[in-house]
Amino acid sequence: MPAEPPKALQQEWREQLHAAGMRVTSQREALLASVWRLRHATADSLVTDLADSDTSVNLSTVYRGLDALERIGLVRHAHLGSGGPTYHLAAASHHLHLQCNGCGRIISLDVSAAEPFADAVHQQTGFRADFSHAAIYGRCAECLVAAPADQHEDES
Amino acid sequence: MPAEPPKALQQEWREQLHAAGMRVTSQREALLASVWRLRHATADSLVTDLADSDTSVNLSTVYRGLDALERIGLVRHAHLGSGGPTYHLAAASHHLHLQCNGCGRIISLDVSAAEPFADAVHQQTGFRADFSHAAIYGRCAECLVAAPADQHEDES
DNA sequence: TTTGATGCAAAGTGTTTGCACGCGT
DNA sequence: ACGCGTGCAAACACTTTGCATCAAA
Repeated sequence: MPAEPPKALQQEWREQLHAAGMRVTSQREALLASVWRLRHATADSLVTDLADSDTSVNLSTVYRGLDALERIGLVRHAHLGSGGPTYHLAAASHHLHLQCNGCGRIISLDVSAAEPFADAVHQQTGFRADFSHAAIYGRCAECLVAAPADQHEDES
Repeated sequence: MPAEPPKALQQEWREQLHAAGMRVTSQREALLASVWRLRHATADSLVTDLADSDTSVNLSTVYRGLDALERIGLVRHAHLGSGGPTYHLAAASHHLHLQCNGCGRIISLDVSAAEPFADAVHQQTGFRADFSHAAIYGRCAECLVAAPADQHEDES
């Protein structure tokens, strides 16, 4: 039996949907709840999660729903690993992802850690970087110990 | 009529293939030359480029070839934008990619610019980042001027 | 000659689209 | 009642795989 998001949060979602002139459907509510539950949700993981709870939602609806929710700023996606994009609530989006090529684990880090770098890039190029959007690849501490030199065991 | 890589470089490629115990085929040579020419090559762009020159190479061969060449460290891939991965010579891989959400342009930057940040991340988390592997998203100077606030016109 | 590499076609994976129906408004 | 949102199936883009053939060693 899956956990439920706080009522206040659900209410907020409804309001934002409404404010954007979009319909509040059971599928969209379930979708948001599921994105809230799975903190890094792929389209497939959402379908599975929703099938496990009561409301099953069609895969195309998931894609269209995520697209719509992203357009109105409720969710955001990031590119982690090679599988499709992963979605999360926009409110929880201020972290960047370090993905390990060795074990695949994802380490979250507050974007503030990247601010000095972002500022340097901005000064040099005029480019304003958004680090929360894509994962940064590398090797975590453990995998560095296990295989410091080997870089060829994955398919990110 | 496409440009040709320096003979010395081609020779190096042959030697590396040989050293890795792999066969030096015309397809692999053509593939490397094409990756050299198109500096950020996708599988499709390679097939097209190769078809335009004399040697046409099958798409599956391109995939298998890139995979093999990557395994022995001659080429590397990076994830730029939403299309498939893009390949480049490993020797030319020491730059990171800033991709603009607005106009799609890719700005290259030497990885050394990210070293202070990489070191900070390493100290905080033990994670050793490889910035050349995935693009960093954001907005270039021009697009910041054109639409400073709007973040929703693309599909990265 | 031996076996890795290639071409072709078919299958796999992840995402998008056309259309008719149903439900939120 | 109107029209957006949904389910379904088919299309799509990209990548992988099985198998017979070919050519590098």
